[in-house]
Amino acid sequence: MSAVSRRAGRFSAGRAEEAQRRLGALVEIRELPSFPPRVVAGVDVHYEGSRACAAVAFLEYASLRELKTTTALSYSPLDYFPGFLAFKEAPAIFKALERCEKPDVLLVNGHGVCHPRGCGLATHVGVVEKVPTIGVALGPLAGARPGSFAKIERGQSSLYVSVGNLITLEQAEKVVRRLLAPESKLPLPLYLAHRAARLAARSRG
DNA sequence: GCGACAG
DNA sequence: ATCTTGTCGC
Repeated sequence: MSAVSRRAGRFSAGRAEEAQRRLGALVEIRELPSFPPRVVAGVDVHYEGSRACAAVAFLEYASLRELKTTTALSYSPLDYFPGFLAFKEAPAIFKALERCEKPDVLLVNGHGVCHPRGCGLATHVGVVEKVPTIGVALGPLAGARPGSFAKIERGQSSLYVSVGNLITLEQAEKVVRRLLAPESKLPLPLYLAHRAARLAARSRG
């Protein structure tokens, strides 16, 4: 890794793995208190150089009506390392989540418990924020625990759905299937969050 | 040296 | 993820 192109900072893989095992042990796999959920949201982060912009897009589950979007500009602290996405994206996500109410369930662009240490980005966010989360990724992660995800085949691509926190895999898959949109590989809330984060990073950067 | 593993 | 036009394939 070249010192100029990779911002590793004080990142220590050993300490990060320990944190992931600690958070992963706190995951609670259980049914949502109320199903189907009323309000769902998706969160995504867009990067412009060293700046980061997180967006949370809210939808009414029954109607798929867009409710609102919350964004937050922040600083991108770290490059991406496989297995450690949360240490790059979670800080920006936390800042955006501070600015809005919690949805009944939050979709996150990344894996949940389908992760070598049972703590992908969706789990990291769900455990820290104590909010139900679903991990949605376009590809598998090497070393992930077998049987910890549902694979949704979608023509060219596939979706890997896993529990983030406070939901069951069965409910997570139902929610994702309901939110699939023809205009995007990702479910609607993540598609909207993705677009909102990019727009906000450009207009408010 | 080759291969590769969310975003 | 991001750099970025045309191009191959259904």
